[in-house]
Amino acid sequence: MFPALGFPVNLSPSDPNHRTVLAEVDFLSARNNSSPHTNDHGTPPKSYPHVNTGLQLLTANAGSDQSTVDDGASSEAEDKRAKMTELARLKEDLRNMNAENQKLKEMLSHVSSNYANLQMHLAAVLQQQQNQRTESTEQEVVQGKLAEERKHGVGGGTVPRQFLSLVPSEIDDQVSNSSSGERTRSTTPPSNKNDKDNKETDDKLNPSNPTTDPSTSPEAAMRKARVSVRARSEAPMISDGCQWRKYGQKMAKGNPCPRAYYRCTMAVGCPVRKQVQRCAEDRTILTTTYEGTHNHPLPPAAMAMASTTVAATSMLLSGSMSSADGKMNPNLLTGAILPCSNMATLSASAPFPTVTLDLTHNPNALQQYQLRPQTQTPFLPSPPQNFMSGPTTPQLPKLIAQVLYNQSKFSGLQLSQDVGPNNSQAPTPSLLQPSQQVSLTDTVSAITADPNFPAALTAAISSIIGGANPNNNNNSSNPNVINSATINQ
DNA sequence: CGGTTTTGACCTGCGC
DNA sequence: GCGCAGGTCAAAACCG
Repeated sequence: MFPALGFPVNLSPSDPNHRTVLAEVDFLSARNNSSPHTNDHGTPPKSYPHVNTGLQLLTANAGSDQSTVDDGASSEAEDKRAKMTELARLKEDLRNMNAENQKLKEMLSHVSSNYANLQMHLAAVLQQQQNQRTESTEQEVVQGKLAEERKHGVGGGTVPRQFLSLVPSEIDDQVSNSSSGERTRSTTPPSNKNDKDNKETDDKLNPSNPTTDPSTSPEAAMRKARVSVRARSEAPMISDGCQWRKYGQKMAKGNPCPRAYYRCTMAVGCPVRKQVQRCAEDRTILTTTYEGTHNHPLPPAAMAMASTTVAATSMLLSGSMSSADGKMNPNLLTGAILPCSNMATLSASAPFPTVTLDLTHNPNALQQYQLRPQTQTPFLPSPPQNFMSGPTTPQLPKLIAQVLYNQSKFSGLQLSQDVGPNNSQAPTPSLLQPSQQVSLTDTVSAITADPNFPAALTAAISSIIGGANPNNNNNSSNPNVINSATINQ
């Protein structure tokens, strides 16, 4: 049940959406605990007074002694009738609740699938835009050269061979091929050989092609930019909702623990990979590094990391675009390290720009989580599930998005405001109108200004951290890391 | 039997 | 050019 909503929502703990709803509702609860509750539609919640009165009645009845034995048979019959009517009403209410519960479940799954579709669509649009940008740049270069040669009276047939050999359709092909193989992989079965071949072909075709340079190609950056998550876990690998296949293991220099390489196997050709390695200093800390963007719909449980990776890579992209020379600006990025938190850091150190999320400490959040929901929600799994394994993970991108959003504000990165905590969609290079951005900013500010927001946020994130770090309840190295990371704007 | 893991070989980029 | 380290491949082994 969700007291905050005023009506029960019976999602089974095994339901992938169960914990998500718990955290969401908890957040709403925290936001609204001093005011009348509203449901998702902003309408007043339905209450079921009969349920309470009925339960009280039954309870009272169960606890009653034999004092009523002396009453007459007629009053007993009346009592029975009243109870029967009450029972009937209770049953009716129960039916209503079940129906509503069912509707809510359907809504939830609908929203989840919509979210997945939107995410895919966003990725596609972004890629398309980037391709168009690259294409137009190439065409401008070609036209510029031609114009220049005409101006200098160079004969009509002396176009450099490079351009001669590239009719527009070929330029198109080259542009699309050079987009890091992700497009190729998304439409054709995966072949790393082909990937390699494509890359080689591109390089041979045009060695100076900027789109093949990982440092300048946004697509390449999208693939190369990484999100690293540090979390305490005894398990060999954190479960993040995706299916992975191990394709390699290596001993890395300076670390006695081997590094394992995994590839996403949820869809054929998904380019997402991850590396898992234990920290040399503290082997309970597991570092998982994600790279790439999923090219397929994700289950709710896997949404978190996907969104986070997209968010991070998009931000890194934005950072690279915001620099004058179009290259990644290390100063800008390294300067973007959270001014108010040590939870997330941005590193532009070679070879790949990486966002590192350190979830190895935050005992307060965990304690809050363990105290509050367990007393309120009988359905709450206890202890929390493994890190990233539960459907609570959609909370993570919200948190991270907020962190990234804060970073973008401090670093001057062009990060779309839809990364705010109210929207777990991946951020995009700013596509919104200024007015939209302002309103989103207001929304974000309003939400984060809410005094209950830190508690709700810490509860949500700690539900994620909890499973990964069953032993860190008393690890109080940094008690307010999330609060400071997300609230101080 | 199909999917996953293991593991040695190979490829690539980088610094010297 | 060479060596090193990181990353990937792919055949064999393993497993349910």
